[in-house]
This record gives sequence, structure tokens and C-alpha cells, in this order.
Amino acid sequence: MAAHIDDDRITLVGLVLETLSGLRDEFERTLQEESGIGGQWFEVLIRLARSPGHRLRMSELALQTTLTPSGLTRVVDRLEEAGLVARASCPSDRRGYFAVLTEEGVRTVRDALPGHLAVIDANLTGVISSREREQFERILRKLRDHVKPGAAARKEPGG
Amino acid sequence: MAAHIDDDRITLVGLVLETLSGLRDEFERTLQEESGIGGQWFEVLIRLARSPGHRLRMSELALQTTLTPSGLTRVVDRLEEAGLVARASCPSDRRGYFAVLTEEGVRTVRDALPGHLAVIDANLTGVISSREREQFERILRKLRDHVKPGAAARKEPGG
DNA sequence: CAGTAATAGTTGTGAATGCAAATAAAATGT
DNA sequence: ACATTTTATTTGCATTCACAACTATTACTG
Repeated sequence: MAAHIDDDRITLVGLVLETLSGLRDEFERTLQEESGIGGQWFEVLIRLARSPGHRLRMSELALQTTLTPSGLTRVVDRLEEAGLVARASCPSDRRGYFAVLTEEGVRTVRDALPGHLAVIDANLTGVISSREREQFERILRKLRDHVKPGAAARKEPGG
Repeated sequence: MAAHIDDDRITLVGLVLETLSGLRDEFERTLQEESGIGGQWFEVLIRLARSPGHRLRMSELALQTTLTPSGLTRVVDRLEEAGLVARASCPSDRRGYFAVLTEEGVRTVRDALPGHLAVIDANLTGVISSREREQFERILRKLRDHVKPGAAARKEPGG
């Protein structure tokens, strides 16, 4: 059976990619404009802000973000240069390093957060009903757990 | 009232970004492995395949994909080099060019399609119920129309 | 119809990316 | 303890990308 080019599933994928990348672009653009930090910087900073001791191993950080190990190395290089993050060697494993938020890093995240939340409301949570938001979240979780198994385990234990 | 770092909305955005990159990476990886074409190539090729005359203006193509004009120029350069696409000057506007699928381009899309659809089923449509798919599609459409107004108009006129 | 503004597309340049190789330290097996 | 394999992170390199500047053409204004 010839797969047809107008198959609904192709359209669906287009819709998924357009929507999600549209949202990401919007978040990144506003973060850059309002707080002078790129989307990836924010992604790293917020993961650190949410972690005990404001620190996370490089490898853990790479898993929790959309960055590859080498990509993360470079992002942390730039964050370190900007004074928002510092590297701290790991006492129990001398191969490893922690990325640690500096005070300025903490301040930066805190200052960026209200504006970022407003943008989220304007483009995501404010556009759909709370019922739709529940549905959306449930579906996304299913999809993410399928394509990135293990990503959820660390954050929502007991699943 | 201080915006808190554990705000649900931040988690939701994280989920959106993880799902997007997970799905996109999976689609791109399998396309590359099975058909030797990158995700962006496929994005361009399929838009052309779905257009009358297998052709589209460069600017239109840039709008319909996630590519910037300059990015598109380069992608079409490489597609032309690979023999999958050709440029044709536009008779009614000498500034403009059409990107046109070559025969080999048509063949490439047709050959890549069945495998790609299988991957979509394995990672997207097969993971959620048909009820969830309807919900998902409705929500995505709302969000996309908000972040990318006008994108839908060309494809689904009369909205 | 001249003069200015807007549009289509390309290109120069510097930054960012990922892959694979390199380095260093731990874990494992003998 | 020694050799081998795995893990954590970084770096070399080639590719890719977006922004802004540039060229060519069309649209608008008087």
C-alpha cells in the first residue's frame, strides 16, 4: 500500500514541531530581551536553582537538559565566564565536577522568573483552559516518557 | 509575591521542551539512518511534495518550515548539490525563485515515507489513544495559531 | 517618470553545535 | 597489585546557523 504524502500523521508531526518550536522560540526571544540570557542558559540555571545546594554534576545536568555533554561543557564555560556558575570538583569522584550557581546566578534566575512566567501565561497556560492543560500535560508526559525513558524517574520518583 | 522556582508552569515548559527535542531527535535520527537525509531536508522535501507543481517560492518555504531565509538558502544549496531540488526563476517576479523537486527528489520522499510513518506510529500516534490524539491536536492548533498566527491560514483556509 | 521605500534572495562573518578522539580517574577482573 | 574496561569530562574539527549587510527588482509617491 503506497504511503500517501497527505497522510494525517505527517500533518500531525508538522503541527507538533511547529507548535513546540514556536513556543520555544518565543520563550527564548523574551528571555533574551528581558533578561539578557539565552534559552539554554536559563535551562541550565533553573535546573541548578531547583537542585539541593544549587549544584548538579555535569553529566546529570546534560541528561536533564537538551544538551549533549560537549555542548554542556561549552555552555558552562560561558556561564562561568559570565560569573553565573562556578565549577567545583567532586570530592568522591575526582573525574567529576559540579556546576554550582553563584550568588549572581541565583539573583539572575530570580529576576528573570516573573517575566518568564508572564510569557508562559501569555503563550501557553493562558491560551488553553485548565481542563485542556491537564490533558496536554498528561499527553506530553506519555510521549516524553516514551522517547526519553528515565528522564522522569529522577524528578518524579515512584512512577 | 515572589515567583517561586518550583512553579508548576516552569515544569510544564520543561516538559514541552523535553518532548519536542525527544521527538524531533528521534525523527531526525531515523530519517538519517534509513534514508540518509536530515530532518531539515525532509521538512523541505515534504513541503514541496505537497505543493502544486512540486514547487514553492523560497520565501514561502521559509515561512512553512522552521528555517530562516538565510538558512533556507543554504539548505536548498545543499539539496540542489545532492540533485533533489532545483531552482527555477519566477516569471512574474524576477527577484524570486521557486524551489522545485527533481524526479530524484520525488523518489527520495516517496521511499522515505513508509519508514517515517512507522517511526511516527512507534513514537507518537501509537503511544497515545485516539481520543488523546484528538485532544492533543485541538490543543496544539490553539497554541500554534497563537504563537504563529497565519501559519494555519495557508494550509487550512476558511478558519 | 524620477526618487524613495519595500521585498526576494544571497552572502560574509562569528558563534554554537555535535561527533569522535583524547585525557583522566574509577571499577572490575585476575 | 596490574591490566583491562568503563565512566566523566573536555577538546579538535568540520558543519550549521542566525544576524546583518548587500544586490537586484518591484511597488509606491508625487
